[in-house]
Amino acid sequence: MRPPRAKDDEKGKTAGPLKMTDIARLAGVSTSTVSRALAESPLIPATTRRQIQQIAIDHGYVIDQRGQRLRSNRTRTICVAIPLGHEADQLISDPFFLQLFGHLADEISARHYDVLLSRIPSPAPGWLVRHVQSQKADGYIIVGQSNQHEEINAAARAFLPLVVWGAHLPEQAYCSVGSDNVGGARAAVDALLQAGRRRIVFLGATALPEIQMRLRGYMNALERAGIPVDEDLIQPAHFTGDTALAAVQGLIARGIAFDAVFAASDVIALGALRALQTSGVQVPTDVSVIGFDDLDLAEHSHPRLTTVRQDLKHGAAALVEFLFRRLEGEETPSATLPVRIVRRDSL
Amino acid sequence: MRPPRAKDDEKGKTAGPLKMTDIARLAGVSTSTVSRALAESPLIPATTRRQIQQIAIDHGYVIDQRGQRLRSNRTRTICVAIPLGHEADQLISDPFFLQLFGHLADEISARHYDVLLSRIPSPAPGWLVRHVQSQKADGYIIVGQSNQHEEINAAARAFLPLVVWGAHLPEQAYCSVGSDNVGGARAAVDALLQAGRRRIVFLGATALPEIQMRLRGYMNALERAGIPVDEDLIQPAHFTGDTALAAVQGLIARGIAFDAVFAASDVIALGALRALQTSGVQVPTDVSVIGFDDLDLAEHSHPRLTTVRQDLKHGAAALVEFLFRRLEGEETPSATLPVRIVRRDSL
DNA sequence: TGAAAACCTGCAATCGATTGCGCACCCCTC
DNA sequence: GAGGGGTGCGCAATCGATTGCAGGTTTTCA
Repeated sequence: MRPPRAKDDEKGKTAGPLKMTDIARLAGVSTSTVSRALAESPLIPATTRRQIQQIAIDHGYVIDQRGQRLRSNRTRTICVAIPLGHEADQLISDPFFLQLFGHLADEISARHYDVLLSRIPSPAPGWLVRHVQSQKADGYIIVGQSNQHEEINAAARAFLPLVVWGAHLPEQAYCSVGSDNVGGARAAVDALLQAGRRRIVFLGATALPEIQMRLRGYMNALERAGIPVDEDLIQPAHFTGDTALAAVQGLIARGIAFDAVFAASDVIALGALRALQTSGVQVPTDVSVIGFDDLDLAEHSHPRLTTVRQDLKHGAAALVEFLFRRLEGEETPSATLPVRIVRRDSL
Repeated sequence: MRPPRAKDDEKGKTAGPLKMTDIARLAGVSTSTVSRALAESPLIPATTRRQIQQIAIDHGYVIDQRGQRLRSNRTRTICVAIPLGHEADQLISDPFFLQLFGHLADEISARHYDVLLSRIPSPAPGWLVRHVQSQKADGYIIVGQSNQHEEINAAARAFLPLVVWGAHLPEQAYCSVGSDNVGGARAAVDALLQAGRRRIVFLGATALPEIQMRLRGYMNALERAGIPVDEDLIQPAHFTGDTALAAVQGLIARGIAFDAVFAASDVIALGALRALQTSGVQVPTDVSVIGFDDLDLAEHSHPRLTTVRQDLKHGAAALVEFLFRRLEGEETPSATLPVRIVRRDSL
C-alpha cells in the first residue's frame, strides 16, 4: 500500500485520487463495510451508512468505475453503434442519425446510464460479437442494419440486451423497431398519383434494407395503379444530398422526363430540390417532391417539404424501453411504427 | 478456476466468453506471453506473436476492457459532457449541440477512441472532479460553460486532458476553443445598421457566457453608432425556438416598435421568424432578422436565414487536436475562431 | 570450448472494487 | 445461566488483465 497521505484535512485540494481503503481507514472500518455502505446495503445499519457516506462526500471520494465494473459485471453504459457496411465514409454528423441519436441519448441518460457511441466504418466479420465481448457496455442499440443482418443475427442469438433500429426482415432473430417503410412509401406514391403525377422518380440507396422496403412500397403503388415501372426512373442516391443532386441533374441532362420525385430520405429530397431549383424547374408546379423522415430540416426548406413522417422520438423511446426490459431478462417483440404524410408545399 | 470447457473445437458456437488464460492454454504459453503478443510487444518474436494472434482470432477472443482498463490505467475513451446548469431540461437533441457533437464524434472515432456522452442536468458542486475521478474516460470535452466556470477551473487545475467549447473568460485556467462572439455580434449589428435598421431586438439567454459576449457585441455596435440601448428590446430567450416565438409575439402585442432582430442563435432566429410570419410581418421588408451559428437549418429556412457562421467542424477539429496533445502531456493555448456573416434572404 | 551477451518466457504482484462465509457479540428466553 | 437467534462487521477470494523481475536457453565471440 502506498504511504498514508499526510495533511489530508489541511490541504484537501491537492488530494490525489482516494481509494476505498482510504475511506475505510478514515472511517475506522473495513473496505467491505465501506463498499456496502455506499451501495446502501441493509447489512449496514443506517446510521453507520450515513456516517461513511458523509466521510466519502467530505473527502470527495467516488467509486472507481474500473474496479467496480470489473468486479460487479455491470457498466451502466449503453452502446449506440452505427455499422457503415454500405458506405464507410458516412459520418456521424448525418442529420437523420443525429436526430435519432439525440432522442436515444435523452432517454438513456434519463435512466442514469451512460451513452457510448461507436461508429463501425467497415464492419469486419464478427465485429459485433467482439464488441459485445469486450464488455464495454451492458446493452446495445444498433442504428440501421446496413448490410449486417447476418452479423446482428449471430450476435443476438447469444446476447439478449440488443435492439436494432431498422427494417423488419424475415428470419430475424433480434428485436427491431422501425417505421412502416413499405406502407409509408406506398402512401407517398399514392399521394403523388392522386395529384396526377405519372412519371415518378425514386431516389435512394437500395443497398439498405429500409430503403429496399421503401422501393418495394413504391413499386407496389405503381403496380396497383397499373403503371409500369421504368428502370430509368430508379436512381441510386447516398445519404448525402450531393449524390441526389447529381442524380437529378443527370436525369435532366439526359432528357428523361419526370413529373415527381419520391426521395427515400429528407436529406436526399433537399438535394433534389436544389437540383430542380438550379435547373429552373418549378416545385411543385412542374415537379412534385416528397421525402421521408420529417427531420427538422423538412419544415424549414424552401418550398417546405412534404414528407413521410417517422416519429423518431417515439421510436427512440421504444428502443430504449425494450432494451431495458431485455436487460432484466425479458424477451421483447419487434415493433413497426406507423407513419403519416405531413403535407407541406412541395406536393 | 472454472473447469476447462469441453469440446471447445467441436462446438465453438456455444463458447462462453474466453479469457486470456484460455488462449494461453490453447497456445501452450503463459498469459504474460499472450498479453504481450496481443500488444505487439517486441519482447515476443514475430512468429510467435502471429501464431498467438491467429489463435485469438480463430477463437473469437477479444481483450476484456474491464481488466485492461483497470490494470493499464487507460480507457481509450473521451467523454463529451454538457453541463446544463442554466437550464436543466435542455435536451441533447438540441440542433446546435448535435451538430457540434457529430463533428466531435467524427474526429474522436477517427483516432480510434470511443466517445462517451454525459449530460449533466443540474450540476452539483464538484461534479466535474468527481466525474474525472470515476475514471470513465481519459479526457474530457466540455461543451458550453453554462454557469460552471469555477467548477471547470477547479477541475482543470488538477487534470490536464480537458478542453472546453465556449467563451474565452478572464481568469480562465482551462483550454477553450470558441468563436469570436463579441466580434461576430458586432458585425451582425453593424450589418443591420448599415441596412438602415435602428430599433434592433436582441434575443438570447444572457445567463450563458457566450451569449453574454454576443450581447456585449450588440451593445458595442450600438454605442459606436451613437444609438442608445433600449432595455425593452433586450429579450430573454432560451435555446428552444418556442420562448423566442413567445418573446417576439409579446413585443408585438405590447406595441413595442422594432425593425430588426438579432438572435443569439439560429434556433432562436427561426422561432422569431415564425412569430413574425404568423403576425403578418414581412421579412426582410418590414423587419430584418439575423441569427448566429449557421446550422444546417439556416440554409433551408424560409426566408433563408442570414446568420453569423461559426465553423463547428474546424472548432471540433481544434478541440480534439488540443485534447490529444494534452493527453500527451503538452500544454495547449486557448483559441478564438473567426466568424463571418453568411448573407442570405432575411436581411 | 567457455563465458558473456542476447533473447524468450513465466512467476507473481498489482490495479480497485465486491461479496460469500464465518466469527464475535448482544439480547432474549426458558 | 446456558442455549439460541439476530445483528454487525471483516477476512480473503475474485473479477481479467499488465508488467517488473528473474530464470533459462540460445547465440555470439574470443
